[in-house]
Amino acid sequence: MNDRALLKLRARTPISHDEEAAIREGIGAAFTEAANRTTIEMGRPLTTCTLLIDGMMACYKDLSDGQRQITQLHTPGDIVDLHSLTLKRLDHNIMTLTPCRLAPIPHDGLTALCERFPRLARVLWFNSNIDGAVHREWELSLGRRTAMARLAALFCELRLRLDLVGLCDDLSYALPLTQSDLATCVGLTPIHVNRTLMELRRRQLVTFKNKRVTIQNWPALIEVGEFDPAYLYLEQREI
Amino acid sequence: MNDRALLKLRARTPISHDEEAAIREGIGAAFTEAANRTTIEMGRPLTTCTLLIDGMMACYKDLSDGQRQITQLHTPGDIVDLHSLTLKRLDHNIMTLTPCRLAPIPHDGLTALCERFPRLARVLWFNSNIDGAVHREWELSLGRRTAMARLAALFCELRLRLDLVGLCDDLSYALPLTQSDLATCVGLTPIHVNRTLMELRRRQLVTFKNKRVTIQNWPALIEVGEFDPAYLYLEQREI
DNA sequence: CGGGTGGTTGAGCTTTCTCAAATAGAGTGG
DNA sequence: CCACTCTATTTGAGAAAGCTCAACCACCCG
Repeated sequence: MNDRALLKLRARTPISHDEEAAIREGIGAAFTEAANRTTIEMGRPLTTCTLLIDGMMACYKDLSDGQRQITQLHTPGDIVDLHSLTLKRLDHNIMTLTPCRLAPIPHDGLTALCERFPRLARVLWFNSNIDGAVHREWELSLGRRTAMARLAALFCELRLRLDLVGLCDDLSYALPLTQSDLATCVGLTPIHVNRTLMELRRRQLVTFKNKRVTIQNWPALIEVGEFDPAYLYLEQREI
Repeated sequence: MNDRALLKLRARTPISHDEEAAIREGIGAAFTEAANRTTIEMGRPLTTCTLLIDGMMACYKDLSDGQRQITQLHTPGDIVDLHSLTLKRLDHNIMTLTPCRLAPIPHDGLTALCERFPRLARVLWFNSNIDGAVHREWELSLGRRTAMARLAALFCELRLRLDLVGLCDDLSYALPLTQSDLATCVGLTPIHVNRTLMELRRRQLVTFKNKRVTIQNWPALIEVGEFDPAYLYLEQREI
């Protein structure tokens, strides 16, 4: 359930049982959302955050001619709009890419939690700063990496992030997206993504087939994507 | 001095005199840094944040072939590495683009400040979330906007951000960067930036000459860049 | 006056895009 | 189990945005 959120927090920083209990208390009843639904709209005032329990979501912005850029992918255990706690309204949309299981976390409770456990406030702030780090890495991809490197780096990132919440089976993980979804992430055309995926397959680096990514040559994939996991801050730490 | 930082904070949210005094207390002695110096290196453990008092700085990441992407521009009044408070080491470098006046803000004092004034903690968190919003807008630029639109959007953003701290004279502001610096921001070649700037000039939208941006047609510039200031969260608010 | 940086120009080339269509698969109703 | 749809993937060919390389020019500053 929402255990993935705890898994994700604990991967980086210890969480006491009191803190865990307080967090759980703040989470509302889970509900289901169909795929391809924009559940959180840009600009709308928010009074709750949303925890993604299961499924995949994306933050995105559109241009007037319909072009779309996904700015961030969310995996289970993410509070997809944690920043709404301070921003109150978002500068982007958030949609489900697959059927999703979600749970609300009211702002009130979260704010109270932060005052009662200042350490948890730092943990949450830390987590939204990691989102920032991922944004920066994506800026590097979008601005400077080749199509090939963008996809390689994305597959590397997702492997580590999914592994964090127990959703990666060594070198293979479920990725329930279409090639078009990937294109929207990496700032390319679906057609070009298709050709690049074929090339990655041909070079025996990764396969993306039947909604599943299988990494065939991890060191080579890292090399092609110039992937450095430091930006994911995966190591255990005090805070 | 560091009054620009207060200006910036107060533009979005009220700050009491007690809070202001506490903030000022935490700021160390200002010092000077030459242009084009990487003052904060990726990965190095940090125990202070850095306030940019005067000048311009940039966060950037490099690829192995020397290609560079600036992920964020910093203007006076920004705490350029506020996220280091929780991250402890950064996932990117930070350099001066011009000669800069800087001041350290030790982490210890800042953490104490946040516990003493939980409201200030939220204000700071809010500000790092705005950095995230700017990252998202840049991802949209890098992923989907044309060269022309990228530059137009950047000039719009900088106008509003500089205006916030009193560094914009109506439709004109100092921007002490080279065309190459701009190229590093928008993910293009200096040569292509040069040609695009010429086109913006020809169309009488903006001029960038002698390190100064002069906007000649604000509505048209907004239109070309598809600029929507919402992501800068410029309105006054409670927090 | 000379050297250095930053801006401008030209020509040819690459990566990626566009448009159009064919193929493959998954799910549905009969 | 088959025909039918719908979506997702694959293929091809031509076009365009932006890149590379190589100069050249215009300052600015000592």
